[in-house]
Amino acid sequence: MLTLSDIRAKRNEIEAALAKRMLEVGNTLDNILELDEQRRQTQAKLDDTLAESNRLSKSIGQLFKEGKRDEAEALKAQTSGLKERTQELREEQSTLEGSLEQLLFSLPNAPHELVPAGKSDADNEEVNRYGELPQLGEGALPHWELCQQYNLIDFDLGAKVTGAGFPFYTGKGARLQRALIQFFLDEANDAGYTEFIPPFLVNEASGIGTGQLPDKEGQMYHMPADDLYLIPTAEVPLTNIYRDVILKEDELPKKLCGYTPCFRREAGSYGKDVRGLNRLHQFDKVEIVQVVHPERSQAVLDEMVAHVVSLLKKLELPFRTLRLCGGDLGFAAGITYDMEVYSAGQDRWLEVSSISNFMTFQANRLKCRYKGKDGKTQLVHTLNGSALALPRIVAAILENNQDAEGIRIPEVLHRYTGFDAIH
RNA sequence: GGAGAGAUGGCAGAGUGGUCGAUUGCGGUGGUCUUGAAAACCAUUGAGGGUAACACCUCCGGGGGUUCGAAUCCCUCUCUCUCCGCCA
Repeated sequence: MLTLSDIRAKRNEIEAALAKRMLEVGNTLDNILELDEQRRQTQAKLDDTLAESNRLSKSIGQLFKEGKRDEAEALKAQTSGLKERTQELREEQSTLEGSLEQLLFSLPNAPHELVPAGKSDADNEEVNRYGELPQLGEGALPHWELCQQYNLIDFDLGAKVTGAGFPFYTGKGARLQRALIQFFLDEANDAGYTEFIPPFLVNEASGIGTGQLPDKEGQMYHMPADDLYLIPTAEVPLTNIYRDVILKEDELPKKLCGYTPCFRREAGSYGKDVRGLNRLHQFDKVEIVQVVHPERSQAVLDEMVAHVVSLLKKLELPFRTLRLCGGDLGFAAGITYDMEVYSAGQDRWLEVSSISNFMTFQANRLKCRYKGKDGKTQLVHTLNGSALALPRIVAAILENNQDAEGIRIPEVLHRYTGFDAIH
């Protein structure tokens, strides 16, 4: 969430930045400032009352020590009323803090200056494009038909055993999946990211830390018996490693990566968007995460984009890079680049990676800070990106590399798959 | 699942009702000494709120209670460890 100190110091800039999300937050900001003012006044009154009762208590203790019981009893009488007043002020304070927190939780991150204004994906800015769009011959198929034809992925079986959106990968389909995971992890390791295998279930505090809760409650699978959530991305467990942590400045940056399955309820999705591998309830992804010095975060964002670009090039997939407009930006993100690959069998661009700089938004919730050389603690910046999400990569590989003979596997994967084509 | 023990500052570990935000050791930082380093010695070293700066307030796993006063007593939750059971 946005920090109170930023809202106090830069109210107008924040209002203008959030306007790029097509949000009108002037009133909310004023309410926050008003509540904050009240909070501080109440706190001051409470502090005075507590100071008074601390003083009396100390005197009473001293008198008892000196054996002056009568004087002590007399002082005790003076403390009556202080307790009630403390209680009242505490309640008032916690009400104010509750309202304040609710308002702060309701505000998404303020978009970075590079982010264009806009209300939907139609307003996203294409910043880069790479590769030739493949020209497929007659009879080219979408991946879900290729999956069936070559026995790679069984969607019906998944629907039978679990439900729609939970496919079975079989034979070379499963092998290809494992090869891609291995390839992505090796690449991330080469780029200096430390590999983790995190838990796939997280608690509520972690969901709040990275911003999935309370805003997107319905998007995660919840296990009520244990009050745990299935992770929608490795970002949640990986970033929460640094919840309530104060790092030394020279420990930055922290670079981590991890492969996990990801679980998403995807309530409200429908139609051709969810066909085949396009949108699943369970899918595999390798995620990269960085925790960095605030001054470095934009450079690191570029570095992470470059990493993903190199993966797509090695996989020989045509892609484009989009800078998301305000309206398409995720709740916690300050700036996001989406990478889309072209999938020829469907003639569609498919999002395979989303790389974001959250600036202090997550750090503020996580209470992740670093201690500078000057001894001051400041919030870090956090970033993450998919590197990469598997299903749509698989879709594009299958569709783009098909011909009458079968499906060609990109060369870089051969050492992982053990085969160079699917017939 | 059953029984027991525990949770204190970066770590270790004191503290069982009254200047305790907390003894001490290690670690960190700065300094003295040294050609340099080590050792030794000295000083310093938690977080948050609040203030122009002080003052002041809060925090000893979370929440609640008793008391003039709680790290210390009571209730409750969470987590950790040990033993038993079950089990990949």
